[in-house]
Amino acid sequence: MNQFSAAQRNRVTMLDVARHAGVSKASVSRFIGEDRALLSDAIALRIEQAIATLDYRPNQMARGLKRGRTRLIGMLVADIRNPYSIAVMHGVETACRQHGYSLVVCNTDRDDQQEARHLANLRAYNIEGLIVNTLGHHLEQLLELQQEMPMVLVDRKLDGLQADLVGLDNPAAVRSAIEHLEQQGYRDLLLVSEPHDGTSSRLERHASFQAEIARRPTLHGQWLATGEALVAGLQSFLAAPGHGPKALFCANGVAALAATRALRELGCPLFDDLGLIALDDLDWYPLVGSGISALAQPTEAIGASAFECLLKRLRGDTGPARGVGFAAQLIVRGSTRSLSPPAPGLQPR
Amino acid sequence: MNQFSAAQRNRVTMLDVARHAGVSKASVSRFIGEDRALLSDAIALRIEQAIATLDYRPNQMARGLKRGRTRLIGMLVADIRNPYSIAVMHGVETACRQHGYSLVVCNTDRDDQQEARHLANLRAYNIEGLIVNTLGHHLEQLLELQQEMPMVLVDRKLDGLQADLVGLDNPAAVRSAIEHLEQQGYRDLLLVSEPHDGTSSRLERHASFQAEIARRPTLHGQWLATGEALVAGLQSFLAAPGHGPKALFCANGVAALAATRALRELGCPLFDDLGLIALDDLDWYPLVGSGISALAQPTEAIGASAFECLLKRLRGDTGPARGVGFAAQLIVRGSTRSLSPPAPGLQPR
DNA sequence: CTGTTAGCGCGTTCAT
DNA sequence: ATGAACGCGCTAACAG
Repeated sequence: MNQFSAAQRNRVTMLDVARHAGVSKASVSRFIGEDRALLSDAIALRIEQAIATLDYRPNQMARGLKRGRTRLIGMLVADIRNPYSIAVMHGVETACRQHGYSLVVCNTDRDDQQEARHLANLRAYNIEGLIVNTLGHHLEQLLELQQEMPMVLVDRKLDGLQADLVGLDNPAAVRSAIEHLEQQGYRDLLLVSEPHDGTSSRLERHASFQAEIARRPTLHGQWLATGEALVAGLQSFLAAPGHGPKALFCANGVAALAATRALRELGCPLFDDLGLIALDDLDWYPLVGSGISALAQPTEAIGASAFECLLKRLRGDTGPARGVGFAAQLIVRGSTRSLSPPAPGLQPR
Repeated sequence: MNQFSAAQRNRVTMLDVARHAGVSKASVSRFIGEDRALLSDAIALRIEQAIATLDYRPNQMARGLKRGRTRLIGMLVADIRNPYSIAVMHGVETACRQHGYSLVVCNTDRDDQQEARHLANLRAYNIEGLIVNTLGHHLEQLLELQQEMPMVLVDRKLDGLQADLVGLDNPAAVRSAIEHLEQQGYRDLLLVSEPHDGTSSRLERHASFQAEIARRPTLHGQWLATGEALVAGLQSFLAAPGHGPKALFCANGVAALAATRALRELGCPLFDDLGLIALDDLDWYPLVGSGISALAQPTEAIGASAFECLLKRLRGDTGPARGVGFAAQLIVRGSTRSLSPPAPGLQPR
């Protein structure tokens, strides 16, 4: 082998500490664990010193093996390059750390095979709970896993899987977007989103969009998916006579990127008379054209909430599956002020 | 406890498989491991079937405990919300998976305390190797860890830590940026970067910038850090008489974001006569003004290369520390074409 | 309060 | 080619 396998074996173990302190392994174990109260001060002190001088670190693998508790949480992410996923993951990780858990993140790259392999792996590592933010094909595997550990879904619910769900309150978010567009004077709206692919949040946003349009007689609405046909679709939307001032509603950050790209390709000025509002607030929104208005998701809170759901379940809560829907925050920039004359002396940011 | 602790104990174990197949645990172990060749076909088949019908999954914790090999790689990341880190991490993860390893990512949020806690944790989980992309305070901890496992640095080297380094060839990248700016007719350059904070890559880029300027009599160069003074600094740079056409060189994506923001605040048109080129290529660069020219880093390759370095060491390579420097790819957009008249019929993208 | 004992699930000598 | 027995590092019974 190499120089490291030796080092691996030379690591200081509980027995070393016990011998150094002149006590039994059990006492050291009690000191490490929750039972520290059951130790005499004298022994506790000796153990503490032994640990310090030897720089002892309990082996989590061994602890996990014995107790069935690994202090490991798994997270399945569909696309780690999506800023939303990153932000949520950051929230989860922070919460994990605060409660002594570590997070193992598995990126599936939207690939079903990788999802399967990751699920198998996570099980092999005895994680205690799972946070899922994927399309969740492989339902059987997920259901099996759910027998063994609590599970919470983020952003997207999965058919046939009854579990806690944490995400945005999509109907409310869409309503405030439409409301804002209507107030700003836009009448002809186009929803741009990624192909639904059975993603519940995308479907919900689409349905809510249609419902809001139906409820408001002054508004008209259409739908367009990102992909090959996006540029052409946008072009015909822009060219059509229409029912009044036009605006896009991008259902998430990826759609916003694609739509803005397409608008530039078409030579459409950003945003002189076309309005645009996007779900998710990315750091570059202020920089494009006169700035892109956004509905920001409280991603940090969503992540933290997902972990807390898990923690409750780990602590024994067996109540029915819950759902947590967070509110989005409206951030107005230039892209939805094209119809109102700019306030004097104020630069759009 | 709850409903899950029972499930935890009911998981099918190697003994279950052995009994079901009518063989000993040892044979099952051989089947699982590399020694499958030493088994008779008959027994191998029975074991295979038993594993399939029972849906047996070896417990990685126990394997790790016994063999000292956990198949776990750790990665320490300074800021998980930095797109560069994400991209590299994605490359690392892909490479890990291809070789049967799993990746545990630890985000330090640029916080030294968190770095320390993460390092302790990673050790406790018996990871086999570590990829480091932080400022690496806590040098002693890192040095100790290096006794136990191989380590490879990404993007930034650490004083006093001798380890493989994978990253960009900074001098070459800076040279091609300066060269490009010079060719396009810019003469008065401003380097914008985050405060150095001892980050080797930032220092290298700064030094290379100064060297390139010194080497070219037609060029003049200054330096500005992001932060409070950025807007004011930019303003005076723009207002000064100068030595010819002006351009910014942003040393990474974060600096590009900050600089562009500041330019907007100053009401500077993007990019009518001011040039700009940025290291890192972010997906929104094409959308800002006439598009931001970039030097793209091969992040996927950097990540993969980092893992492969680790793997070599794990396989026993004890050669001296190596360094791998990748080349950046120049991507020209509108922000460095402000001085050349646009080709007729071509839209800047 | 403390030490002894017996496993957790697995890999690895030894025998055979 | 296969099985029995031991131990990885630790926790949880049980004694005392």
